[in-house]
Amino acid sequence: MRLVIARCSVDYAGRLSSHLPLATRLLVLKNDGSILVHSDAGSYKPLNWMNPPCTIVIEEPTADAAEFGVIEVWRVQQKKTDDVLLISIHEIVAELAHDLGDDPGLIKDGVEAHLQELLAEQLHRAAEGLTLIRREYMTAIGPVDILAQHSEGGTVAIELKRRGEIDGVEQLTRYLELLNRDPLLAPVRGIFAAQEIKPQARTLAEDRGITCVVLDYDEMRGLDSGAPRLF
Amino acid sequence: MRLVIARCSVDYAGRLSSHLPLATRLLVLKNDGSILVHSDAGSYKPLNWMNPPCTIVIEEPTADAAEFGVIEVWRVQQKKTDDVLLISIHEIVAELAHDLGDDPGLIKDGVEAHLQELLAEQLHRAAEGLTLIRREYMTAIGPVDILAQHSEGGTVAIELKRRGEIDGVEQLTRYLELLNRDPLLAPVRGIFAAQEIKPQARTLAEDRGITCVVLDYDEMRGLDSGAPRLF
DNA sequence: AATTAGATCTCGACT
DNA sequence: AGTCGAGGTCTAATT
Repeated sequence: MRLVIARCSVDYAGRLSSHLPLATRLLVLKNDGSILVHSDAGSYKPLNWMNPPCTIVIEEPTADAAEFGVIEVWRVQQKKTDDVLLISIHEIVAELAHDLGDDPGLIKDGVEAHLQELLAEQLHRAAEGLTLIRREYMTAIGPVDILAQHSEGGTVAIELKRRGEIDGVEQLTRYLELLNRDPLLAPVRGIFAAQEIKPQARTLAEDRGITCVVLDYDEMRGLDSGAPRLF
Repeated sequence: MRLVIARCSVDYAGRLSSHLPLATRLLVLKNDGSILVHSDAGSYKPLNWMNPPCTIVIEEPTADAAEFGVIEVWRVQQKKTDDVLLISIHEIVAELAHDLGDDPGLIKDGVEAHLQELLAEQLHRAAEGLTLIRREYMTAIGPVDILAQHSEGGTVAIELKRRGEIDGVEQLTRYLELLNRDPLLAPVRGIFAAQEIKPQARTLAEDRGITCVVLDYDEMRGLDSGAPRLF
């Protein structure tokens, strides 16, 4: 990895065109050839970047550019597409290089898969009288998150999202249409469960007779783990 | 901005929990207090990070941690939520600090808004015989990208995406249902236009009688640019 | 401030 | 290799 702090302007041409006026920025050159252009504020997204695989070629500036103070042009070319990033270096302020080696990678915990697992164990949070048939119940158009038997007859299909938006309701609607053609399952009711449900999604769901349920992840996890976690 | 290359392990607790085992990584400390943890590969997304506003406190390691070789613990605390990032420093390998100053920011060109503008001027690319009624035609459930009059009677609603996927077809379907109830507009045909249309989206669209059109952005921009036209 | 739709989305899983 | 769904999504525009 090579870190360069430089006064530069940047132009990108590819799926869109963009331009960064002259300013002092951090350039991160990773070992796989990729490059990031960061400013001193804003969050983790760079101002500009190039994804691997790509190649960096250092060019002489044109006469015009040299008159504007450009001392080098870095041409970063994507290998698969014709995306290109041109970095016009006016001054290199500081530099630091070091080989980091491979990274063992991130270990995650606590996303939708976990929520699904918890809800399958705590079906009363979706509705009373449910018994699990199975999670990820396969259909021709994809898996239904949770399918359950209702004690008063019929089946319930649950679509689970962390954040419930309109496309989740559309998805559940498609499943319900399909499942209701199966005489072994029909009638199939729908439940749309999420940690947060957007108003538009709720309106559409209820308009179609789908029940909306807001889930409290901490509460569900609390019942599950017994002990509070350190980290 | 402060750049630190360090052997460290990282723990995050917030909307999820995650852990990064001990390895050498780049730590970027921005002026607004935010921090990024990068490895030497992968694209622009950091392995871990904290968004501003947040505060960094340097703590002494616990006795246990010190035995594992931790010399410092950086506690990065989000100010608004209770997200927290703990960086256990084992060794600082290299360091570089520099004040970058404000960034003038990115200038973009060529995203969906521009594509919509171009298509409104070049409706023949969607179908023959169309006259623009208006862009962003408001309905109760949101704006239709382009509404046009057909010379042989009836109306055409165009949904425009950079990448055409299923939810775009669903969106257009909802608009068509609604618009077709308006006797002044009916019959309303749908056109799904995008720079790229996914096979599933195409299948669903055509199944519903919606025409799919793939747009060539460069070609459309070329006609628009002021260069002399052939016809 | 809250909400919504787009993103050079990125990233992982699965076919 | 392509597709699909989720994201600590992020981000900008609009209400």
